[in-house]
Amino acid sequence: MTTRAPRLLPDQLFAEARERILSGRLPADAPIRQDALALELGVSKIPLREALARLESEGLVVSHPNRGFIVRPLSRADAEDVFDLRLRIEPNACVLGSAGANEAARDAARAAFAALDAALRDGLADVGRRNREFHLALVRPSGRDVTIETVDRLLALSERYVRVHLGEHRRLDRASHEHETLLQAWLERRTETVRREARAHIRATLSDLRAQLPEV
Amino acid sequence: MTTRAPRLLPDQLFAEARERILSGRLPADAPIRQDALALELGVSKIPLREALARLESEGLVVSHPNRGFIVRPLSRADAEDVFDLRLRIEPNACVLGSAGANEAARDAARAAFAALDAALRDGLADVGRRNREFHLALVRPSGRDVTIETVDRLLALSERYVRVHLGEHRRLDRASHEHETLLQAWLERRTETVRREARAHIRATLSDLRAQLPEV
DNA sequence: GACCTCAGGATCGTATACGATAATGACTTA
DNA sequence: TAAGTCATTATCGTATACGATCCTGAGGTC
Repeated sequence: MTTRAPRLLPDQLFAEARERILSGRLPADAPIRQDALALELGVSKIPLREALARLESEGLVVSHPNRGFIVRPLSRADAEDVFDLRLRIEPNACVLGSAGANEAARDAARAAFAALDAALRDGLADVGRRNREFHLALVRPSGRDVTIETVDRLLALSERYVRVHLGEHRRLDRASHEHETLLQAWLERRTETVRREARAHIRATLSDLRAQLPEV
Repeated sequence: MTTRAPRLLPDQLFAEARERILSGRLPADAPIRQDALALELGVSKIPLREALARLESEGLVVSHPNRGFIVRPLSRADAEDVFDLRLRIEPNACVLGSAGANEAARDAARAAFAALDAALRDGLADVGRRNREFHLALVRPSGRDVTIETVDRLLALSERYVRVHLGEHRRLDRASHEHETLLQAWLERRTETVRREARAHIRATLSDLRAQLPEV
């Protein structure tokens, strides 16, 4: 490590650990060995622990005193909670984003959709990340920072359930048409359609999830 | 420091720094000197930085690479954002809390109200903290962890505006009757009344705030 | 006189090293 | 044989120390 870009390191580690959790490479309930992970990533524990602290307040890991961090377990109750919150926040946030989007933001939304679509077509591994990027692209132009961060967190939490219980590709293939409809309405600033389609999209995902999780 | 309660230290520091921000002892836009603050608190920088990292993802501080952390500035746009989110989440969360509360939780809610009331009567300094505790006591019995954490964060963010622009005591004195009405309905599980009163309470606070913040 | 350049100082950000705690397995004993 | 106790080991959590970066003010130059 020649020269470390300072203060980007915790952010990088945060992103890396987050992707590992969302992709399942750090499975639920798995303990996180700080020394081993730090060694593997070629850094020390201090910036890693900062990243883990952030992940904890994002709800992706939990910490037990003197027992370290573990990947937050999945539960049906949490899934219902997360999707309920998304339904209360995200449709309106998309509407605000649609209203506030300038041409650059609209291009970004189109690009995010195209990237997600391409990933689905080519069977790439990072469809989940691109799916989050697409949804965030619809919200970002709202300029509402707290809303954006909240949606970001909720998208991350919900993605784990989609991946584990539905399989990203299967679900997102089904969702592709919903995404296209939503994007079109968003680009045309059809307020009520955006709200309705966003709501329907989230509900459809939750419905699929419930069918797969009848137990508990 | 004889023996440090391990892994409680970052949590303590997080709570302490949060209170300092919410109470205004660390004013908005103020840079946070890590060495000085760590020295004053009698700890090193590592646990303090973990606490600051958590505060950043809570939205109370922001970090600039190699320039450290500063207390997040207040803006009218953020205030509107925070209260809009509260309106979308908190009323329903109170309803769920009311439905799920056992006798212990109901006692806790009564106690939190009494503590807030006493603080208002005696002119204590921590009315803000007790106000948050009261509102959280109505939500906690819902058992919805993600919702609880989200409401907790939103309450912290909103309290700064109330304190700075309205003055805690003035606003909370006015709110005392609203709190009592809300608590009664909550205890009696009058679902729609809880929802309506919670919404009205949040709207009233926002309305006061808007009157004080016509500029920008 | 205004702007640029450059030391000096302070602060941040990270790696290394150390003490403390909890999990694991062997051993003893009833 | 099963349960309890103790030592061992691995892991966590924090303090100290060091290098890198950025702000501040003085000096020089156009």
